[in-house]
Parts: sequence; C-alpha cells; structure tokens
Amino acid sequence: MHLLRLSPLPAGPRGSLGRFGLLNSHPMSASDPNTVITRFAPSPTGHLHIGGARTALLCWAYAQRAQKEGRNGRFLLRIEDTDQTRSSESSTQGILKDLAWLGIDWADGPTVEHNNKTIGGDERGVGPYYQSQRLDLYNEHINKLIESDHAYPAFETPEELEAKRKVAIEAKTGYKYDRSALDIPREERMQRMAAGEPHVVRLKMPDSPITVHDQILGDVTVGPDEFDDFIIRKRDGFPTYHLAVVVDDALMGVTHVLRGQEHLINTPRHIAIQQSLGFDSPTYAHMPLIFNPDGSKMSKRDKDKTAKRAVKEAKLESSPIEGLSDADFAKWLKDKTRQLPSDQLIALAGMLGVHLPEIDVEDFRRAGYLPEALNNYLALLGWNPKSKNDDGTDVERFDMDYLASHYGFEGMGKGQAKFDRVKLLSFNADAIAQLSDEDFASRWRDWASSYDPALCERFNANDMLMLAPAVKTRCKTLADGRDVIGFAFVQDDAIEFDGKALHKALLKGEAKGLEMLKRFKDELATIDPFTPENIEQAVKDFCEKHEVGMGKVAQPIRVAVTGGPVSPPLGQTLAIIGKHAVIARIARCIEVADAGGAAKE
RNA sequence: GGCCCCAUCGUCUAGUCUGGUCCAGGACACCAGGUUUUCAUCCUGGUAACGCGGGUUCGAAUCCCGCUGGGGUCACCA
Repeated sequence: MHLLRLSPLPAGPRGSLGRFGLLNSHPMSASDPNTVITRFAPSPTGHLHIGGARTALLCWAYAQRAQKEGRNGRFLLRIEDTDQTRSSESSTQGILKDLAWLGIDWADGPTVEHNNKTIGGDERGVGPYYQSQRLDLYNEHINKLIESDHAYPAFETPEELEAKRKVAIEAKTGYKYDRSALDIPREERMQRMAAGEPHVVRLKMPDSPITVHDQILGDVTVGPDEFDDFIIRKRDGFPTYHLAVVVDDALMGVTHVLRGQEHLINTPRHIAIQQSLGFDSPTYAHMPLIFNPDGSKMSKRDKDKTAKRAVKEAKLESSPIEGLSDADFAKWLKDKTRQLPSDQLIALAGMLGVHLPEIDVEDFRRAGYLPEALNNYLALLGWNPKSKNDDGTDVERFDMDYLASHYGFEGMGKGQAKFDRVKLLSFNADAIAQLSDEDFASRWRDWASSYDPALCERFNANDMLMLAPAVKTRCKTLADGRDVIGFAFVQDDAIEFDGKALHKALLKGEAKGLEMLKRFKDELATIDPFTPENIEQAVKDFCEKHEVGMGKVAQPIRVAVTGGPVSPPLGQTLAIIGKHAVIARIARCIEVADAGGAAKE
C-alpha cells in the first residue's frame, strides 16, 4: 500500500492561496464568528428545481440573519459548469431569473437586472463565478496536491475501469479503485503526465475515519473503507465537482455550506481535500430532501410522465404538436427517460386538458403562485420557527423579512418531507386574499401578460381593479382567477343555462323569480353609472319595494347573466359585463324561461 | 448488497437533548354547525398520530438495544 499520512501543506491560511491580495484583508476565515458567507451553487443543466430553490432560500436567509444581527453576512451565487457536455448559458440565465423572481438576491455572483436593480457583482474581487472560467485556479491547486504527493495522475481508460468495476460487482465485492497507478514509479508517472499522456488526477484518501460535524444531523463518521482515491481532475482537464467546490468555497471565503442530504456522503471527500490543501473546513449543514406525496422523488420527468399517461388514455397516436414529428412523438412516448421541451409539453397538456405537476420554479410561476407564498411554504418544509402567535397557534405564516431575521439550523427537521401541494395552495390563496385590490390587480395583470394574454385583451387595467375584490377571495392561484369570471368570456347569446338552476331560481315557488326578473330588467336603465355599488343599491331598493328577500331577486338575475347559480356578488358580476350585456342576457333568459315554463305546464 | 441518514395525526410539524406539567399541541386537508343574495372568504366545534419488540426507570413520545419501514450514496454528473 502506498498510504501517506496526511498533513496540511505548509501553505498557511487559506487566504494566502488566493491570487487576490484582497483575500487577506477580509475577515473570511471559517473560524471568524462574525462572518457568515453562504452560497448557492447550481449546475446550469436545466431549470431551477423547487428543491434547489429551497436550498437557495435557506442559504440566503442564513446570511441575511447574520447581516441583520450586525455581523458580516453575505450570500453568493456560483455557477458550477464543469460538466462541459451538460451545461448551458440559457439555463444559467433562467436560474438567475427564477431566483430574482423569488426575491432571493445575492451579493456576489453573476449579475442580472431585476426591477431596475442589479443583483450580483464582484465587490470582494473573488470572482469569476463561473467555474469554467477558473480552470487556472483549480490547476494551481491540483498541482500543489500532486507536488505534495496528496494526489497523483492515473492513466487507466474509462473502459478499463468499467471492466474492473463490472468484475467487482459480479463478485459482489464493492468496487474501489485499486491504486494500480501507484505501482508506477513516481518519476515515471510525472514524466508520462508531463509528456501529455491522457490521464486523470486522483486524490490519495487518508486511511483514517473522517467525521463531519453536521449542524443538523450531528457528527457523522465514515470509515476509510468507504472511500477510494476519487478523481479530482478529469481527462478533459476540467476539475470534478469535488475539487472545484472545495477550492471555490475556500477562495470565496464561504463559511457555511447548507445543502441537500444527498451530499452528506460527499462531505468526507471534501474534508479530505481541505486537509490536504491546508484549508479550514466550513461549517456544514445537510438538510432533508423533498419528495412527492407518494414518496417518489420530485423529478423533472414527472411532467413528462403525467403527459404520457394522458396521451395513452386519450389514445393519441400521432403528434398533435406543431414542430414535433410523429416519429419523435412515438419515441418520446415509448422511452420513460425521454423529455419534451417545456413549450411542447405545455401545449400538449393544454390540448389534453391535463394539469402537469409543478416541479421547477418556472412551473409554479406559470401556475400563478406568488413568490411570497412559495417561499413561506418552502421554508416551512423542514424548518420550524418554534414560536407561538398571540392566539397560541404556531407561527407558520411569515414573510421574507421574518425568515431573514429568524432562520437558523436549530429549527431544522431531520426527516424527509413530502411536498403537499394542497397546503401550498392554501398558503397561496391566503397570500392572494391579503393583497390590496391595487396590488392584486397589478400582479394579476403582470401574470396574465405573460401567461394569459387573452385575459389582458378582454379586461383593461381598470376592469381588473374593479374585479379585484370579487376575484381575490375566490381564486387560489392567479391562473384560476379567470375561472371566477368565466361567464364574462362567453358571448351574450351563447350562455348555456343550467336547467336545474334556472328552474329553481325562476320557476319554482310562490313568488316567481321570472316575474321579478322581468320587472327588474325594466329598472336597469336607471342605474347610472353602472358600478357594483350602484347595482347593489338598486337591487336592495327593488327588493324593499316589492317586499321580497334578496335571494328571490338576486338568484334569478345571477342565473340569467351567468347561466348558473354561482358567481361573485351580484354588483360585481353585472358590472363586469356591462349594462348592455346584462340587458341582453336577461332578455334571452326570459325567452328561454317562458318557453321552458310553458312546456312544463 | 455495503456504508450513511431518518421515523409523532392522511400531510407538514411542536414536544425528544434537560424523562413526569402530553389520555400528545398547531397548521393544511376532511366532517358538522354558524354568518352571507349564490359561491368564496370568515367564525365555532369535531375526527385523527407517538411504526413494532425488548430493556432502563416509581414513571418513556422522550434514554438504550434490536427489528421493520423510508431515504441517500456507491460516476472521468453535480
């Protein structure tokens, strides 16, 4: 065996390894209790997943809290694009946009314009924030590791390793890299590497257990048998995630690493690199993962899965989507792992009338969720403020400011959580209902301008403001606000009257609703201007004059105008479609009722 | 399969560290009633959980062990 006792490099404090003099002048050591620097480091291989959003939110909140307490708190964003084949700039832009929309802003990182403000920047001079632009830094550290014998080049091809792995698995002995590269004399290894022979670089793992002091889970110790000498630089010259993350966190001064529990097993590897390089380890906190209510993983493929099921139920055999060939459609349908581009998937779902599960932040935005509700729910999934309201109930509804001043690891749960859309929906409905009419109208309009242009065409900003009080307590998302006023989208002469409702409201009982409707129709002309308040007043006056209850008058009108027994308060319902349409609809309803009534008798 | 993490109402959770005040509290959902011109909002009340088995103890949701169950991870992905 070629095991080496690990000892830190004589390089000194982490700051001195940076190429920026600034590093030394900042209090960014992990041991400085007055500094909290957290980071979110997504790999730009797709949209921002809701689980990623939660990680980002909590990292942000933790740094914010330090800042609010007068300490040095910063949240930074770094793009982990060391996988050249899967990363894309458009994904990066989407992620930045989604974070900004959620209200999660970063002090250091790529810049983006949002609401006339610039988010991000490089105030501390520790960028760039794209790992693909930091290769020289990684190589510098990898070279140090090789020189100090903490790492070594290895020349096996992926195929050779795959073969060995296969043998090991068949023999049911766990696979570990066998360190055969170390059988090559050191001199020769170095020469072959210098000569440009294709190789990877592996880290020599220590032969003693490594303990992670996790802030959520406590101490987690993993023995040396569980690790092999993993790769820190790939054949293509790019560092692997493990090396890059450690070097960047150190050079960027990250003090607290908050991430999903899937990284727990990686952490000992990171600690080993830190020790080999002489870096302090940041404080770690691994949070539980989020799952679907059925216990499955919340995956981007869930959307395709739902669509595929709907396609099969509808027995669709050819592609109904423009730009998607029948052949590709068939391939997609057959292959469980195949995904359709977002726009095609949405179009398909629209045609089939199915609701795709929201998985990415963008999905929730499209579905009409408010960022404040999403953030509130997300924060609560795994974190509990452990604080009571005045009425004795637990604090559950809070805003970003509350989160930013109260969030800490003490309140984190350890168990995996299921994502309950119904509860989220309730949070969203509450958040919507709490908006002022003005705020609701403007946010509804903003949403519709992107996702429901027809709504903006049918109603101008003033209309939407008038609609606000009626709609905001009747919708759970901005998207289903439209359903509340669906009757306004139907042509006056195309209303389909609900037979049961029509009979009950107009034809049944002593005081005939139909009679009331006929009389009320004649009074409509006098209501001016045709506002919700004036209409309500007119109906009240009418009821008093005829000495009947409101229900006797309101329901017939409601049915006449909307076709059914359910709608917002009458004043708003009538004002929405306007006097002319109301008269037309009532007239038509009277005709229908007269005919139906005659037929019945 | 090896290793690691986890385990309270259907779901998210409080309570567990510092055993008794917990025949287990809150929220969402659900059910019943009330307010209301319909619906929604709102208000009141209700159903509902300590995974199982052993210990320790006067006493265990709380401490220990085992089991079961869920999850993560075993890449030249991150």
